[in-house]
Amino acid sequence: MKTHLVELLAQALSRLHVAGVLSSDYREHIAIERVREKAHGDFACNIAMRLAKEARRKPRELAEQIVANIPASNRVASVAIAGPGFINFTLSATASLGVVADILSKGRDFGRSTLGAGRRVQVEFVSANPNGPLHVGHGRGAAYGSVLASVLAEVGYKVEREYYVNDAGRQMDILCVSVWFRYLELAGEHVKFPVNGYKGEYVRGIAASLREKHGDEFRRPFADIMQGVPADEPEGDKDAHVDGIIVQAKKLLGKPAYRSVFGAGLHAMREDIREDLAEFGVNYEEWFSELSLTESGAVQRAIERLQASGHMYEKDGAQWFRSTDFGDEKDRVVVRENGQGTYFASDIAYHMNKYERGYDRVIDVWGADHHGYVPRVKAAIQAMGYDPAKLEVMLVQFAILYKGGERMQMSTRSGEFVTLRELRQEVGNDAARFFYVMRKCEQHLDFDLDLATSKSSENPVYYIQYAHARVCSVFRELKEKGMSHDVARGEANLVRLTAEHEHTLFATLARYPEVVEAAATLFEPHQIPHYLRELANDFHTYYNAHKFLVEDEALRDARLNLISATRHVLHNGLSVLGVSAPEAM
RNA sequence: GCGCCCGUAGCUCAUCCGGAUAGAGCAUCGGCCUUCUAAGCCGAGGGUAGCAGGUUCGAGUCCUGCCGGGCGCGCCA
Repeated sequence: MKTHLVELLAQALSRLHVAGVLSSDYREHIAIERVREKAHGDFACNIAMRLAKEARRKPRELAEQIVANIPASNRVASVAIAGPGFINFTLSATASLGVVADILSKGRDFGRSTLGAGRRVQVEFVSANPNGPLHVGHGRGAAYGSVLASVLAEVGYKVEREYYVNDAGRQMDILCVSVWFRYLELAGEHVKFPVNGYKGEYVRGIAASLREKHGDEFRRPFADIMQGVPADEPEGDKDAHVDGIIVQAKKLLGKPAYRSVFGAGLHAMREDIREDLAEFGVNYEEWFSELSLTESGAVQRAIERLQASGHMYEKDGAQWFRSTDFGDEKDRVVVRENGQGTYFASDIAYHMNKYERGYDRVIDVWGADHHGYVPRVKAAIQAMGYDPAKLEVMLVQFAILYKGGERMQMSTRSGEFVTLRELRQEVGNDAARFFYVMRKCEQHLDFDLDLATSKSSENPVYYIQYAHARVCSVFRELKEKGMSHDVARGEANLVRLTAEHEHTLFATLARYPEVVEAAATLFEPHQIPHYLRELANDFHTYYNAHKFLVEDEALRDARLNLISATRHVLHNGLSVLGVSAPEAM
């Protein structure tokens, strides 16, 4: 509809251009927006005010000239000039009623479009280190990323979801020795657990199954392990201490055994995360291993490409990438003094890999604490000769948990976090997803556990689900009363739906495709829940004001068409959010 | 100190890449079930959009400064 109005205005402007009133046709300046106030019609355009100065006319005067040149259309009932120079359009009955037939024939496809034109887009999200269960902070990234991916798929992109598994690096070694120490405890060793180790209960679980499977195979005397290991806090340094333990573990266990313990930790955590997310309705096409980048030589290749680009140099025995050449605030180490690649080196290789896979767009969803990382990654991409604009990094702000009015601290290390799993069990998947996605990603999210876990009716998701269930209930009642729904007769009688509530519902239904499109283009999934709330509100209001199952068959069928269309849109929207649409509540 | 994000009703948030009288939910107060599910509806109160400038026909939205909150500034990941 919007494009149709743009077309009409474009023709008017073009005529004024020919007539010499305007120096150009200004086609690309035409913006159509939905009108907030019903008295102003359905759509509005501000073009007259924007071009007033250029045309040296008063806005309203120019608006009159534009309106006089708009060609007739059977979809427009009237065009009016209002306020400082808005051009307001009111749709004809056929145009505004047409949406219902459109929805009923398209069903689940209503709201889908070909905007993305089958272009390939990758969405990488969550990608939390597999050294502990996902907590509520990760849940937000999971919900945001998966709904963003769905929304992009709705508008015709070919979407691939990916989880980057950080299965290399020091944090994983720390998980490994944490598991090992818990294992040693079970084996009867008297160990002093490192301050810097992972203290969560899940570590004990992994250790238990490790011992079940391998018996005492990995047992070593605790005194031997501590040989030459620097003291832990409070006397010593906790980082040096745990690093010392890692060295000892590799030495005393030997490479194959170390890999077994390491692998047990990694595998258990990765599968736990995969299962957790799957239960949350979040699934991936690809779980991409960081370690594989080293093993395949991709890291080496990426470094060579940077060297060939002339943006690498050596300093203090390390290899540096001159990211400042591309606007970063300081240069970054890629290869450490000890010859080991940094995390950044892997990430360069990873993004090189993404570009090599030939996506048209690449979206990274990161926690906001990684924002300082964006310039260096973009710099590396540019240095390798790729277009950095293809990569869009969405930063998701923290979710702050409140319980009893107090802020809760989250720390994987201390093991005192609230897990995503716990949250899901408390509030349910539907409410959790909905709650997370309701806020735009750059907004801090206050997650009040008391509110979310108390009376479930306080959750906005039920309001929308209830609207869906209510429509279903009406149709059950229809059957109960031995009546039937003649869709064709309903279609023929839509003109009888002249009530205020019905007009509102028609207009809101027609907006759905625009909302999906906006959510996809702006990467703002939160627009969907807000829209659905509005739609549910329009429906509930209508429900309370009018009876649907009336004696007048023609009117009844028309109303059933309208609420059936409403049900479809509620269902489509909830489906995009990954929230269920129950038929009864 | 520098950089990024945020500041809108008592609380939690919207406001469609500058538009018309800034809207919802929760909370508070008052109404509506003999009628398709009251997990609902109707109504009321509640606002200097952090503060001060600037750009514009028009600013919650864009720019500058200040104030307040969060996050970051490793040869950690």
